[in-house]
Amino acid sequence: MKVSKLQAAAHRDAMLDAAARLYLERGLVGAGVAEISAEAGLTHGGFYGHFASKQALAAEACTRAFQRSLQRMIDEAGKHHGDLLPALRTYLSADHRDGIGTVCPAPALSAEAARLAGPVPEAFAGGIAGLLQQLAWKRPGGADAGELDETDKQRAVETLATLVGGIVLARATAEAMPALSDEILERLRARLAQDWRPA
Amino acid sequence: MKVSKLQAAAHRDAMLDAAARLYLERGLVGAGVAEISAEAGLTHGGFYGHFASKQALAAEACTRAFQRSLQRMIDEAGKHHGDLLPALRTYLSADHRDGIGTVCPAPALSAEAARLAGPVPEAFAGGIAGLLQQLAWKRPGGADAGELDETDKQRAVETLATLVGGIVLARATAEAMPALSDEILERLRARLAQDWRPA
DNA sequence: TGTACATCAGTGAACGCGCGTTCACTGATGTAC
DNA sequence: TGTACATCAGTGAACGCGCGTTCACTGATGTAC
Repeated sequence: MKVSKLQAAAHRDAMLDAAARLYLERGLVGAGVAEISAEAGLTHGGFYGHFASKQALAAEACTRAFQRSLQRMIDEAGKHHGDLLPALRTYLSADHRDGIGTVCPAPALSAEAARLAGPVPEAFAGGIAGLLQQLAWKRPGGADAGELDETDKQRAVETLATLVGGIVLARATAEAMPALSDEILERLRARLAQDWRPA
Repeated sequence: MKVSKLQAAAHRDAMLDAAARLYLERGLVGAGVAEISAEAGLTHGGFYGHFASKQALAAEACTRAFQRSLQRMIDEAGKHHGDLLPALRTYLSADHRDGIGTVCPAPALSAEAARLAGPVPEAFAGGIAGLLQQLAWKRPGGADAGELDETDKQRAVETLATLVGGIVLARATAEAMPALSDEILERLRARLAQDWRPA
């Protein structure tokens, strides 16, 4: 049956939320259109009224997930006088590894996205560029860069690689070697604490 | 038709090689049993005479791919008086990002493996632990550690996270933002050159 | 060494299943009068 | 404001397809004599 335009927009939004959650949990291939629709409280038949294809949904859902992950970092830095380090420690926490709370698409879905063509890898390139921008504008100690210099850009890339590589490695070892998984996170938190120590 | 035991062993080996290559290219879900069998010059019907399941094949193929990636590092270090840095630079090269030459399973398949249970994540934990061991035993300048100290272990974890995170990020941005992808690799090579500079 | 035959590696058709996508239909919405 | 009706968001069955896995069969291997 038809539904008000406001309701329809809410349905579309619920699909995006469900998609973001399920994709991050199970991968882009692992979560299907029917399951995502059901999670949003709908049947799969109406799907193509909202999205052109599964890939179009995936791209939008990933963009949203990147924005949330980025926003979470900004918010957490805001709570610490602009200091980014606490947010970086949260990123490299056991909770983030275990999928509790806001989860970043970069370590979870980048490898899968890189094998696709079209809107999904576009969304990932944009999301990663956005994260790098945000990291670059923050300086150790809580100050914002007035203008980006080489050091800011270099530190941003090093930090993001450590974050993403760290979560990837910690997740891959979490079940079979939990002590190693914890050790990886702890050592990388220590490294970032050093890299982000005020001069 | 039946085939000699030697031939059968060669077929099994060819299946593992084909599986390793196709999994690294297309992901564990993206490469099917029939396609892998065909790539090895066989039909898919005989598959379960060699492997208990697709996951069993995947676990063995990933273990093999980890060993090859590790061996490649050892070989390249051997060509430079034990210095690991050239091998690390190769790992963070455009060729490795683009899948040319020996490809490491860690950045390509870890996220997918982490969502599974059973032999595949076991293989990944073992593969990652092996890489960390190898990195820890090497010291900047080409010397081997007689006994591992904290610094060796810390540097190993930092380095592997940078390698894996770097390839993941470079691949995710390669199509849509090739300049950024190259910049990521270049900056991380510079970082590792610093971390592995002889004291 | 030669022969007869049990073994078993590999073949190809078939299975059940879940996927992304399509479509005829339903009935509440929202507009034209 | 009230009514008649065109619109269209959502439903659920159906589609073609590829997947992992199974199985009856084939015929070369390799062993027992």
